[in-house]
Amino acid sequence: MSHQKIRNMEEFATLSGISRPTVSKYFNDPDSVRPSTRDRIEAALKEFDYRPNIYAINQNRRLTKNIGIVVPYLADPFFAEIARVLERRCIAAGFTPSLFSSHGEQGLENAILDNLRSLKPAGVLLAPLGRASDRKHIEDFCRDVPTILFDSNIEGVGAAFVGSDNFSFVSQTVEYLSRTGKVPCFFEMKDPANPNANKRRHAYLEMMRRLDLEPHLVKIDGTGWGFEEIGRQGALKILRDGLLPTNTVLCSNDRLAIGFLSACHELGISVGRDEDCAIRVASHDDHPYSRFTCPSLTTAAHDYEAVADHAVETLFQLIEAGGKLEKREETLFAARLIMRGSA
Amino acid sequence: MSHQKIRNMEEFATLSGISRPTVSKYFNDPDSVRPSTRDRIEAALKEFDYRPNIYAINQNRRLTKNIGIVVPYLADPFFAEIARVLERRCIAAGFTPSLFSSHGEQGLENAILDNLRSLKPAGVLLAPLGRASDRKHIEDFCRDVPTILFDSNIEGVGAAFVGSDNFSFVSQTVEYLSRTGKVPCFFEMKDPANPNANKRRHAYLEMMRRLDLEPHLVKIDGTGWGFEEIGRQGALKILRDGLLPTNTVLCSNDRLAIGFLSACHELGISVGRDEDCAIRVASHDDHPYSRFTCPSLTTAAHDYEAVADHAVETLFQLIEAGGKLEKREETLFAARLIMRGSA
DNA sequence: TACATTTATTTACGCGCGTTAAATTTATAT
DNA sequence: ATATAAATTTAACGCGCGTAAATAAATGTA
Repeated sequence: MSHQKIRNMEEFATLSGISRPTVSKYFNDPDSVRPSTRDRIEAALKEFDYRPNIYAINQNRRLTKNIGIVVPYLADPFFAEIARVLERRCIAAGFTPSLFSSHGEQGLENAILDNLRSLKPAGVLLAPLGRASDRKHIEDFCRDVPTILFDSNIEGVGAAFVGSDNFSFVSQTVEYLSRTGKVPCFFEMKDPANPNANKRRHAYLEMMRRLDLEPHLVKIDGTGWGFEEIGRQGALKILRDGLLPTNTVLCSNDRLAIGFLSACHELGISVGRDEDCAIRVASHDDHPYSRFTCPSLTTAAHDYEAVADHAVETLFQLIEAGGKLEKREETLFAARLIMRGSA
Repeated sequence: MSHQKIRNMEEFATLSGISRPTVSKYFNDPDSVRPSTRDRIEAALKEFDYRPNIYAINQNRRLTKNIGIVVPYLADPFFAEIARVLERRCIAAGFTPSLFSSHGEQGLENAILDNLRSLKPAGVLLAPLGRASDRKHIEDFCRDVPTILFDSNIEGVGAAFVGSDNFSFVSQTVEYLSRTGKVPCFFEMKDPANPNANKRRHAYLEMMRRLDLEPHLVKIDGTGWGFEEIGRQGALKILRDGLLPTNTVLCSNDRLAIGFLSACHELGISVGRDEDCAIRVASHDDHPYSRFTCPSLTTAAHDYEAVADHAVETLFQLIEAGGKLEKREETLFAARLIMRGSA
């Protein structure tokens, strides 16, 4: 490879013996030029190592090939995992994804959306903070930029929503727990940031009603995104004070459950489905670490792939449709019960 | 706020009553214009909601205000956390960070660096895959783009390296373990991807030599970045076959330890520092989840903040120096021993 | 061979902003 | 009030590429 530095497309075009507009056309879509010219360009590409200036491209294109991906908290492996899958899909479709984390802060979420505006993305996949979100700010953003919401819904905002069916999660765990042992109580934060938490509580109450069982909500204090610590502190308090209404605990999500298990161990309380265990603990999400807790966590798993696939597919439709869909659809995917040692 | 759409800086300049070059100067550095004009611009800014086109800016600036941050595996909360801190520092300094994860794949790492090139970043903070990295590719990249390596070193590559002092980690854990109980064996992957793993093994051997104790290396199979599962499988095998040379296990890193603890629980082996426990387990990194394992994990903690601060500081120096530093310095930060329940 | 069709070239303009040099205005000091 | 320094304005060019229109060349078809 000749290590001659090439300044611009003009120069590269000259060196490859093709006119600049044709070269430009090639970079837009290699299949739009005749195979013989394509070969000549690609031969030159091998020799001279030139890449078009991405800023000049995006300045002139009315629509960029950028896609923004925003998650509320990237340090949570759940979001890291789903972001990973989303990135892959976008790249495979010829887009350039940019990943952002709101780190649980409304100010940052707003700032990210502001920045995203100037990136002129073809579309955005947004998992909002939820209750902590600045609804108006997000609405404004969605008006200007084609956006699909995922994971956590904000009614009426964005062109579509793709997420998990919280009722499916809770109905399976409740059904399983009440069939195989004592009635489950529902362990959750008093003031959950994520709207899914509310849906799960309602689902729990509804399921208990259907099964004609008495519901017990165990609400703990805490704010922010340090769910494990919140769960641990809450569990310590509840367990020490003997306030647990039954011996079966259904946590709103796995991160709380991880904290709960930690508290149980600290207090010497045995957890598991065996006869000699004091408590059963189950949960929802199938967090990447839930198989490594002690005991491993019985939980209801998201269909990561399905959610990611459908979110990306919907975004592509939205982009092709020019930024508007006929109807705002909400697509929910069912959970899969995963039985492990904890319940 | 008037919702008049503004096309470009020319238009905004007219509306604010200031000339375009002065407005341009303002956006480059608000302090470079007289306070009175600054006020007028900011007043107009409030009224008209204009933001300069980021692509046009970056096309014309010889150097952008972008900073690339690349980590090997974002689904690992350790990297998610350090990336978060790095992002913050960059934003505070007026830069625009872009975060990328190599997802443990050489191909992706190379592709990210290629893309980063066209982003024309002022600088890059790169935590390479390590042994899985394409050394030549990274060398080429570092020749063209001011780059600081962190977390895992590649000798001679990049303008500087900032990381943790592996000897400090291991010396503290080995000293503590051997002082308070039986001799520790060293539990690690046979073929570790991360060069820190090798440094830790050497540190273990050296420490054992100094203390005049017999070293025991326990090497397990496995490849990739699913360390918890690798640790679990390895531990199951070792424990079932009774191949553990002592009752004290020092894991190379926390993720392996999480797997080890999971295996112990599965086999009904009690872990902890108490007399009646069968095994003690300690480790290195202070992974965000290590306080929630059962029992909580005794470990040596990174000084996240110090590493992040120094990496960013060094990068800024590098950028100001025009991309070259006099000497390639390697800065290592000491660990802090955190005693918890497991050892 | 003649014609129609597809593809490439030439020429030229525009995108939004950085930047510079000279002219002009404004602020500060004497 | 005057000299000097500092900031702003005016005018103009360039960055690297998208894109459009007119023209030329290559390819396909009968």
